[in-house]
Amino acid sequence: MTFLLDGFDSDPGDSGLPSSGAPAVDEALLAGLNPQQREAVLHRGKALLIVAGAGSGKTSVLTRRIASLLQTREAWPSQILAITFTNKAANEMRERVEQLVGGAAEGMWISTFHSACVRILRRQAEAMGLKTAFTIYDSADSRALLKRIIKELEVDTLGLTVPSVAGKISKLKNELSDVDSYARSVNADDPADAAFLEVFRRYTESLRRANALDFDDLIAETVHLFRAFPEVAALYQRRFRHILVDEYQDTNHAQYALIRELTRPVEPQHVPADTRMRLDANGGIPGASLTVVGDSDQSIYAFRGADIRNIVEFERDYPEARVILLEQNYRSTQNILDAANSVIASNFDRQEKNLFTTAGAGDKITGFTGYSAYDEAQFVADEIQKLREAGAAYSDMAVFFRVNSQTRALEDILIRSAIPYRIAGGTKFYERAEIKDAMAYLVQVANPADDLALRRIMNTPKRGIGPATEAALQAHADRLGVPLRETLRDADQLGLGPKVTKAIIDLGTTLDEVEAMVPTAPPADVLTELIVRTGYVDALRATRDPQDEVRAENVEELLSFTKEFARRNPEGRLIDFLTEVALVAAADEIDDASGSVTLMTLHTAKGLEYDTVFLTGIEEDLLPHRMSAGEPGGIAEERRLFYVGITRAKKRLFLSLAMTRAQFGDTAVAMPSRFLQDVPGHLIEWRQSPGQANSRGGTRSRALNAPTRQRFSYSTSLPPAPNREKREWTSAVTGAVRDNGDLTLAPGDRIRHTDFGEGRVVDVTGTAPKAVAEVQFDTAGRKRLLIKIAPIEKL
DNA sequence: TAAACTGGCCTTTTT
DNA sequence: GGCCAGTTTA
Repeated sequence: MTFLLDGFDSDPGDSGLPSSGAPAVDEALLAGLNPQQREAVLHRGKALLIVAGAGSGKTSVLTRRIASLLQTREAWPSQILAITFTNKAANEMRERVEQLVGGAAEGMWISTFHSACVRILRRQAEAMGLKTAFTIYDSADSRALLKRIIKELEVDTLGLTVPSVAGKISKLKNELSDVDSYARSVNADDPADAAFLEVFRRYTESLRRANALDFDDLIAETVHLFRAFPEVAALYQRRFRHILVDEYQDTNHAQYALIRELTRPVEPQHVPADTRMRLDANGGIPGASLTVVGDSDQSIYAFRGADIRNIVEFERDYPEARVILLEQNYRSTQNILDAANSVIASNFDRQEKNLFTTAGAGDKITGFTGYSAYDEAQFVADEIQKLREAGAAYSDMAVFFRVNSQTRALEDILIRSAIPYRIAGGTKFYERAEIKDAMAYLVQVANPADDLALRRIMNTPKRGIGPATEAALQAHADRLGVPLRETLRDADQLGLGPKVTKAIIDLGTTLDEVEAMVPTAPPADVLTELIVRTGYVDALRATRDPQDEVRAENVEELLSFTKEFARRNPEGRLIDFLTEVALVAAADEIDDASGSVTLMTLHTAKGLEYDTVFLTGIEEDLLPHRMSAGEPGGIAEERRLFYVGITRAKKRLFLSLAMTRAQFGDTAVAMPSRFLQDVPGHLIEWRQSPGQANSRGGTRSRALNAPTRQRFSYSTSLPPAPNREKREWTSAVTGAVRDNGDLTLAPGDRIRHTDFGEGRVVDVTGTAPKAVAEVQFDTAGRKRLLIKIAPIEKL
């Protein structure tokens, strides 16, 4: 095992690791820091916990801390491991450190938990009985495999559904359980438990045979690797002398254990004789220094195993830990912070913390209640447009929501209003069927053992290899105990029809020949070869379905991604491309220079900031979400989610809700979120409060924050039939669109709009089909409309 | 074997 | 209201 490291197994400078006193750090690195931040940069010792409130400059502190270690030569770059929550955050941190120290940061590991573990596992794959080109299964892949297994075992009758089993397996792996340890704890008499155990066992075996790991395995298997092979662990323990973990409140048990393993002292028997590193009294190497940054008020991932105790109990785990609290906020106005403080204060059992700023009160928070989700979306669109006209950039605005399904109404209205937007995550590019198909081809040639990938592409494009044929091949594979892929060559021995046999042999030959390219060819060439030889894109183009043309273009876009990957990564091989794709997160896709408004879930918003934030759907059953109500701590976590959303805003915050919301096709009455009561009334200016929305501009204005719990009782007076209400609400926006063909408008034209009534065109910009009309409506105000699809007619 | 059709079920959040 | 799975029909 060789590492390309500078100074591996040596201390770079004279200053020993756990030193006391402040290091001689260049003052320029500390410029502009407050005393707490300064201490967080300068403290030296075994363990440091930085409790960083939202917007308290923790990224700045982390980057300067790393820079200071490098600058004083306390550490080589290669001795630093920094863990961030997203790849995007990792890249930004790397850039900022390089700026601070002047480009000498080569060899630093700054990455997510998952990326770091993949790196380790690919190097150490053999020890784990894996091949280095193992496939990483995303959640959809895991679910597809589980579905197959559950069907095979016919255990769906026992209440084992794919999502429930997937969730349970994920939870077990995050607790570092495996099949054997779970088998010991399970009640074998319970048929459902026994069935689950069998599914878990088969799932694990299938992954192993396919030379594949799922997301949770990436962490858990690395921990198992370190525990099973202390000499391997020692390699990394010796290497990483400074470990920094961001968003520590969202680490789960497996991630906690990983950090625990990495910071253990190196046992004397694993210390090389010729080491130049400082040894402890026993002849071992002391454990690495650990810095964690977190804020328990921003813990929002309990559902995926994040354990808030990891941060609460940090001081117990690391008794000599120093704790530094960062409370000064450099992001938001005081009004926004007051709202945030007040919201989070309703969570009991938390460490008291109060954000403050010197930035001044700023604007009040704006509240709005729409009659429907479309109405709410129209409010958002109108405000975005107003801000835009006042000089704000679209890219400085973001719209948050609790669940992805909320995007529908928002998108409809934003499109109709000609406002450019992007959705972070959403229906992800890589989740599209055609992209998964193309990726499955790549995966298959990188990792021929991956049966799941092969099954996906076996009959895509259509080659006449149906389920019966697949079953015959599978049976043959099972008899021989080989991957499905190896049976393709034997197709002529299986007594299948001549046409099918030829199709199978051809596919096998293509895959074999392209596989031979993989070690030397860049990923773009591999993909091109596969597309051309299998005729996948041609087949898409040949169908009558107009959607397929878009799909063909998507595959071509994937091809251009592989080319772009090659530019960034001249030496990158197929497996590196596949790894990168497998580990992209929603937040990684956000392009700050896109000139668009960004739409995302509250979860994706963590760690980001925008001048203007729209928090939509602040309703009961949505925030807090209905599903969270039954879970212990569920409401508290939802409140933290609200808190995270509020604290993303720098200058302007909008809180909006709707009185009715569509679900499963019909409309249900929505009630204002209980969390709105936590926002002091004087901080919000309601453009239309829930009470006003009910009385349709009447005199009865119910202050939302009146000091009674009955304040939302208006909703009980709503008639049960939503359709009738809708007609009464004359100003309710429907979100309707229509195709106006090549309708042209000119200033001065009068039009009628389905939602806004009559108005006069004051301006037209752009050219068809993207022409936009600026319309002054008689009663609904001024709006921008995308002429081609707006529900309008010329009068 | 593939396309067309029908009925059931859903919706948390994500690396 | 839309997606998916299973069934029917060519």
